[in-house]
Amino acid sequence: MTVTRLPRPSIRVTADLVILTVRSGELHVLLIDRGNPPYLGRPALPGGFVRDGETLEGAAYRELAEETGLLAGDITLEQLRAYSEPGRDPRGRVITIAYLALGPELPLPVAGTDAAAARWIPVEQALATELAFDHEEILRDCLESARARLEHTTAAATFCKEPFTVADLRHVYEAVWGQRLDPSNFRRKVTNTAGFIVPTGERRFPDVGRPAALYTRGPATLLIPPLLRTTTDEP
Amino acid sequence: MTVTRLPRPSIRVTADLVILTVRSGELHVLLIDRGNPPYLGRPALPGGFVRDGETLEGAAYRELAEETGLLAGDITLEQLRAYSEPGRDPRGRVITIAYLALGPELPLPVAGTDAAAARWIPVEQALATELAFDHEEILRDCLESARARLEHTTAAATFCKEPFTVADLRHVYEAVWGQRLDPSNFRRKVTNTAGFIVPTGERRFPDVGRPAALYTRGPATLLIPPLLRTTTDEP
DNA sequence: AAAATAGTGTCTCTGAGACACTATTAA
DNA sequence: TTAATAGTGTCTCAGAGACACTATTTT
Repeated sequence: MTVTRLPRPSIRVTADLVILTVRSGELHVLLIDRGNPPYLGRPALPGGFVRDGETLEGAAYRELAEETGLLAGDITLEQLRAYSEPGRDPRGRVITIAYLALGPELPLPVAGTDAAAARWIPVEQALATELAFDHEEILRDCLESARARLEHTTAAATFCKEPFTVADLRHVYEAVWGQRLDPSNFRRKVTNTAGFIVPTGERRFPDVGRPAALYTRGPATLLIPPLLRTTTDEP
Repeated sequence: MTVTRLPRPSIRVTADLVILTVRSGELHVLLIDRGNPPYLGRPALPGGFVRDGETLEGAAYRELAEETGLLAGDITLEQLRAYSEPGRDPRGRVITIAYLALGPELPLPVAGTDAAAARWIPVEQALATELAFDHEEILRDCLESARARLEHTTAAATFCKEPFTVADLRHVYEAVWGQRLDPSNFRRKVTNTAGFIVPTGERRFPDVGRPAALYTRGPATLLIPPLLRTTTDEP
């Protein structure tokens, strides 16, 4: 037997992005308005087809740069999962792999090739909107993944523009989890976790009130023991 | 503007399976010997191309049935992640989505279409072998995922043929984690976690020693609080 | 009785939650 | 001084690890 040839390829693959940030204490997601059919004009997650010779990660970072101008060094994308329902794209068979990014207050989005408009939308509002394709499901899955990630990793700090205060970091948790945290227990937790945050020695002076110590992200990536939400079940 | 047509599809997609089980106290993975080029005769993970009109999950369960005779009701497959390096398959552009399954002592594997031989291999041995494609990387990722899953879910019980004893369940943790656990603390943990295991009222009589109470899997899927390994970091 | 395995009790230490209290700034 | 925000201290409780001890079976 000689070299086996593959049957003619029949599936297209996209990498779609769920880019989350916290703005004014509220969790936002980057959405575009679709500039082409199908779902012309509908809000959707940014993303696009994987090209020949390109990895999924490569495609995801390329889309990220096109939509936001952010480069791979600025932010980390994490693969979430694949969506493969045969009817999910009316143009034909398309499988999508979703990528999750968590960022600090990001530069204003740049309208990309396929995007009539790219903008930050509060996630609650985005979930109440009719999104293109199955993007609502993708967004929900990524949200839950992001929430879980805060429990076990130091990812919350990537939401903060450096330098940041302990309260800034706490506000991230509160925005992502939609839950108030005890300031004093939160401080104890993050300051006792080696490598989570490192003090700069500087302070930030608010309009009123005691100034707060400033920190930068530390080298730790895992939170051991975890910092758990109180109320959640995920199956 | 009318309906946009997609450029000609250029990517093939496979669903590959990492099926784990515990046999004689050791973690095993199901491998096949490839019956076709490339990598003819090399051990590999079972898997195959996704067909038209089929979801990834559908393809994964179809492959599972072909290799082991197990049906969707018998075992749960969980999507892990996608592998997309352009050069990973010499036949052309192939993206693979890996699925993880945890099962009790499974029926002897059935040699499938593409498989010259399917058999259980201890994972340590499998990792020391030259596997086809990038299957070693996939196997390592799935292993770490399985280990982490035991910490936060009741998945370990799916490794046990019902009914099982507390010691049986502990042996699963010990095999998957490669780590001894204190029998008495382990018992306290699993019996105090509501819905993890439910007593049948029956007992099993070993060749020698006190008989052990028998249990079946309970309705809980999450372990709250988690049952953590002592020594592990995962980035 | 001895060997073997199952199962209980208990001590200690860590860390989370609740929350009272102190500190430092601007107005 | 007051308002506002940052930060500390402390009490209690849940749960993990260590490990001594008891229970029930076969030989």
